[in-house]
Amino acid sequence: MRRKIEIKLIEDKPKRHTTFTKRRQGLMKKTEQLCEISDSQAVVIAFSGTGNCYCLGHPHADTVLDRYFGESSSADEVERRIGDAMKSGRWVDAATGLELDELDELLAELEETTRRVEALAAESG
Amino acid sequence: MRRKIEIKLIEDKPKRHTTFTKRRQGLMKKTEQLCEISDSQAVVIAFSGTGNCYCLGHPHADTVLDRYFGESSSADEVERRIGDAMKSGRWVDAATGLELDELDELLAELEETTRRVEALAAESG
DNA sequence: ATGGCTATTTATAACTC
DNA sequence: TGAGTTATAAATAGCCA
Repeated sequence: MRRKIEIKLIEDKPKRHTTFTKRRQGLMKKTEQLCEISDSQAVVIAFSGTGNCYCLGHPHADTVLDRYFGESSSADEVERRIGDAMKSGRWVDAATGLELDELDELLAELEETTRRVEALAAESG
Repeated sequence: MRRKIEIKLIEDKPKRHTTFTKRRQGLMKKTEQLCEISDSQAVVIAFSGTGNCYCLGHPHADTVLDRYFGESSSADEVERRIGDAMKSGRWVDAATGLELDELDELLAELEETTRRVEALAAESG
């Protein structure tokens, strides 16, 4: 019944999504098992081709992500992250519902902070 | 030779670490396969019990993480992330090598930004 | 779309070097 | 400690309810 398959894009879309669902479930299960069995922490984030987001972390996704960002720090990395975050609209989305002038003010402050970090990184590099 | 095992903490430390290594490799492989076969994006981050960090993403870890944070935005989330980042020493580590007065100045700016975001979040909430 | 059901493939626990 | 080997457990591709 079952055949060996090659790991390459499944052309048939319904089948592709079924496979995504099954394998994603397997991946999440393996992740939990890894953490429980070996006293470790892990997070998995997966976006389906249709844009849905699935996330699992042990003990919590945020715990592992905070630890990751805490450890991978460097001046360049921080500068890049601030820049990317602003470009990606993360701060703008966050400020949804604010008055427009408040939003402008917030963005100006964040831009200034970015410049400041860039300048300091350049001096120290 | 092989026996069925229960998914609970392996008490023997060397054995535990061996299992961590093998299962982590399997998890990374599965993650890549999932992405290639189903047109999806995923990232796995794992910390061993000894504190080592292992990370894999498709197409890149940063790509998936930026997408994740972009989508999960909210005023509270941003406020929480900024606060956590400062507490975790992410900014301080990033600024290693800077003069002390430059560092103080940078931290003051970041603290001010945090307060500003908190204030705006409170007003809009 | 979901949730089983196997026949098979794949991952891996125990072992060895 | 790290890298194979092998027998067995676990995951899953193709089907079907």
